[in-house]
This record gives sequence, structure tokens and C-alpha cells, in this order.
Amino acid sequence: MSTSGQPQFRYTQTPSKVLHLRNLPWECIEEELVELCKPFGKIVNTKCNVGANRNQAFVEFADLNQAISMVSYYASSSEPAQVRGKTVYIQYSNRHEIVNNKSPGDVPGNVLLVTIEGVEAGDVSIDVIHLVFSAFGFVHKIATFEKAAGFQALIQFTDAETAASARNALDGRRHVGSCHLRISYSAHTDLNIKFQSHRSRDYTNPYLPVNPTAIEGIMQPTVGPDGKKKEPESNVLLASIENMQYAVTVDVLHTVFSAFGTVQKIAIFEKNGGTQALVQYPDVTTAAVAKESLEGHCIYDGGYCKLHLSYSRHTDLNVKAFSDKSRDYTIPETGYVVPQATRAPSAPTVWTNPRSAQMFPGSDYATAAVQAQVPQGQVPAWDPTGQVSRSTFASVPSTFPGQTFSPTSPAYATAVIPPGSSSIALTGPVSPLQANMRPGDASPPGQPPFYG
DNA sequence: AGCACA
Repeated sequence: MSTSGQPQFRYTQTPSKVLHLRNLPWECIEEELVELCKPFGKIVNTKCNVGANRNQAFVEFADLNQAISMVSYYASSSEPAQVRGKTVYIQYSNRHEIVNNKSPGDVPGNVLLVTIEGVEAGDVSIDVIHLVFSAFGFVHKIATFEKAAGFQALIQFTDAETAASARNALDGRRHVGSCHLRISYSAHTDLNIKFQSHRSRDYTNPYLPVNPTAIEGIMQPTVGPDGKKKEPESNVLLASIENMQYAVTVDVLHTVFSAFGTVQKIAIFEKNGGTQALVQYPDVTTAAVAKESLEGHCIYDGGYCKLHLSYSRHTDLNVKAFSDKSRDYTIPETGYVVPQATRAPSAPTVWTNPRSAQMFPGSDYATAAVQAQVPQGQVPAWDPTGQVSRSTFASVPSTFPGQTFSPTSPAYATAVIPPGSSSIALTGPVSPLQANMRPGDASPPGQPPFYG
């Protein structure tokens, strides 16, 4: 049922709510399209930067008559439609709706997400990136990171126009040096750069400290007495969860790792088809104890959810305060700063900056970073269990009839095991976790009584 | 200057 055949010409095209605009200036952004078209009706969708030259666009009106009025107007007008002084040619699109308009990277903004293909992270210095992108305007900040897609950088300009000009000039099949750049927009408006380092810069703040992360790139891997590579210690543990037959939630991890001290932040993510988590303690000592105690142990009996722990290179996670995959227990508004009684290390949490940029390896940084923009304390709409809201903790037991745990159960006491104690055998007959949680429960294992 | 995209 093909309708192929004659190419359609202007005069024979059937009207459509969707207009096709061409000969647009490269810099043309959605706002300019709207300015041009909105006198004729309500615009329900747009798509700009279309075509090989990115100089075409589509505009969809709410009503067919509005599109007709615009085409009619300019058909008889002595002044052509213009964007920034450039004549724009308008005709009915041969489609009747704009599809797939808003892929996230197409929403213009002042921050670009740049993927540099075919290079190792170490091959491109941040200074080169800065140089290249400075050609289009003042570069405020740069954050680089690695993910599966390759080496990426977030580049913050003053405004969307500047960012667009850089994108238009560099995106696509162009090569800068030998690098292949793919550029889209980030949802960020303001990157939060904590340190000047080999992977991030804030050019608006020359006094920003150069910090440990900067040293990481230089630091040689330390070698232990056995000659094996020994990872530097950290207050953040990287946990790989093996044989994950049961859901491992933030709350489950919080319960497990809180046995050794205050857990500040947790982030769960997927890597290489497996599940990993970053768990942040206030200090290295606590992390070390937790690491030694939990390494190789299983969260659930029967070899399920076996933990493998290493030190993360990170010292401060910035996680979305409250999501199904992450939690920041240091944000006061969430009511999560729970001193672990006698166990709480008193180390000052000077590095704890809830608003700092989020970076953790192996995760989808772009996604995570977007999440970081969610206002603190905001409970995401996505909350399948309804359990993670602070206000519901008190009612957790009643929410799960048939679940036998009680918030005042002494079982909690057994969850707090002296650091270094050899009795930490999660797979043992009296696994502290068994008393608290049921494998397969999507619900948190319950919170200590102080929530009630 | 002539119709997107995943």
C-alpha cells in the first residue's frame, strides 16, 4: 500500500498541523521557532536542528487551522518569515505529527554532554577539551568521566546559545585532532565541581582546592608485601553482589553495613551485568573493618547475594538523596542522620557536601547527574514500594501483615556486631539479617526502633 | 533550500 510516486510540491501538499521549516540559521533553537510561530496558534511540539545541516525544523500546532493560517499568511506576505534576519521557508510537513521529539539530549541547555569516541580516558587532557570548547565562549566548568559509552565530558557554558554554537560546530562526523565527538545536551544547568583535578575544572573559581581526586591520576598503585597490587584504602567501599537471587535494596545494604558504623551514603548501580554498590562511611577505619568483616559473606543464607568488597577511589559520593537506587543519610531533612549509639565515629565530615557533583564509576553518570538536580529531600515519584518515605517507616510493620519482625525486636541488637568480631557470619545459623529480612521482600528490612 | 528518528 505504498503511496510512492510523485514528489510532492508546495502547491499540492495536503495541509498538516506540522510545518516543515528550512533555511534556518544554525543557531536556531526551539525558543526562536516558538517566537516565529506562536502568533498563529498554540504550538504543541517542535523539533529543531533537523537534517544534515541542522538547519531545518518542524513545528506542530494544536490545530490544523493554525498551521494553515501561518502558511497562508506567509504565502501572501510581502515580508518572508525570518529567524535572525534569515528567510525561513515554510511548508506543510508530509507527516501529521512530530514523533520522538524530545530525546533527552535534544533539549537545549547551557551544558553539553560530549562523548569522545575512540580514546582512552587518559588520552585527552581536560586542557585540550577546554581549549577546543573555549573557541565558542567562556567555558565555566568541565567534568569528565568514563562510562560504557566511552570517555565523556560535561561542558558548561554561560547560556544555551553558546552551547548550541559549540555543538553545531563540533558535533557529528567532525574530527578534532583524531577524536570523534558526539555532542548532546545535558540536563544540567550548573555543574558542581568540588575540586580542580585531572578530571574536573571550575574556571569560575580559581580558589577551588586541588584535592585528593587530583592525586589519584598520578598515584601509583601501592604494592603490598606480597607483591600484589594493593588498592589504596578509602572510606568508600565498592561492593559487588554476586549470585543476586534476591533483591538487594538500599535499605538492605544500609542494615548490613550499619553494623560497623554510620553509613553516610549508598548508591546501587549496574555494571557489566552485575550489581554493585558504593557504601560510604565517615572514615577509612570504619570502612576497613566493614570490608574485612563482610568480604565473601552473603547477605542471605544459601550463598545468595555474596559480597565482594574493595575500596573505591572515591571519598565522597553525591547521590540522589532519596531514590530506589541511592540514599544520602547525611541530609538532615530526610531524618536519616542516625548516630549509631556508641559506634558512631566522631570524625568530622568535612568532605560531606550533599550538593557536590555526583561521580561514581560504572554508573550512568549522565543519568545520575541529572538525578542530582532533584531538589534535596524530594521523594521521587517512582516509589514502587512506598516504603522509603520517612513517614512510612513507623508503619512498616503493619504494612506487611504476616511479617514477623517487630520494630522493637531484639533482633536488631544482633545486627550490631562489634567491629572485627569473628561472629559476623551472615551465612551462619544466626545470621543477623535473617532475623530482620526475608529474601525476596522488596520491602526494606525494617528500620531500627529509633525511627518509630 | 525540499521532511526527522530510533
